[in-house]
Amino acid sequence: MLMLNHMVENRLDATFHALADPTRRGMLASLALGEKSIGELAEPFAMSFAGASKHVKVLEEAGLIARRKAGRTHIIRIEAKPLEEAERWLRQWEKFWSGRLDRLEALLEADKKKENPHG
Amino acid sequence: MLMLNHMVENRLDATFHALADPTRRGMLASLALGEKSIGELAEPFAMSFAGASKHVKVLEEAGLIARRKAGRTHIIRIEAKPLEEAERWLRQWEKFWSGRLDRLEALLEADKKKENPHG
DNA sequence: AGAAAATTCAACCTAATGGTTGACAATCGG
DNA sequence: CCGATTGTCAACCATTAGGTTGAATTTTCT
Repeated sequence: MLMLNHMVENRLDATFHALADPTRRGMLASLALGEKSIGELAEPFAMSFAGASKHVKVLEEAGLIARRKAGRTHIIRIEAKPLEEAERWLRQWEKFWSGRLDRLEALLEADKKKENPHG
Repeated sequence: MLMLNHMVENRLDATFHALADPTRRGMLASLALGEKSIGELAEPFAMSFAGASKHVKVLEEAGLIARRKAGRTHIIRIEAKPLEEAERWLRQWEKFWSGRLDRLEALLEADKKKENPHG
């Protein structure tokens, strides 16, 4: 099947996808300490420059980092708004892991925030 | 030299990967209303049984659902502990999206994670 | 000007994803 | 027993993911 319409239309898709890779989570952790160049981000991972560059691009397309050019180096900073969105989505399930499984409450919550796959 | 923790945090990998797909998030939303069979999970997505079965398997391997057999039907229920873990991971970044970008606080947070013997 | 550095880009590889169909295994209802 | 229902499995297909290398680009240094 041609999956032509598989583009990332959903910010949650992009955010969760970006977070599903330990290298990228590690880069975010590194960026928590301050801005970093691509090379500095690559260094702890024994990975080529180009490889790190791809990971940074994934984070960038998810809106999780922002890039500024200073001479020949690209300086990356964290941009955590999409994380907030993801965290809000996850917090929706608190009643389940806390054991407070009120079905009616779940129903209302799900209706309010349902992602309709048919548009 | 920044030797960040690159250990395999497979649980977060699996959880975030499972959540990165809108069909699977939709299935979780559906399961919030109560237990469902594979067929009932597949139905809103205009997708083959086998396709839905694969998505359920991804959720299962991430520990996000549990399965019980009742005759020929498999009954799926939500199992949200991994979501809690992911939510805790995300909560770590609150200071960033809330604008309270205290670098020292970020550093301490990061140090805590890598169990620095120098405290 | 010319060399080195930081980064991207293009091409390539392999494995994983998301989907299908068709065959098979149970199980339920006549 | 027979046929329909429920689901898995295996094979296949196209696209994406994650990685590499090597060439190209931009900027800095001497």
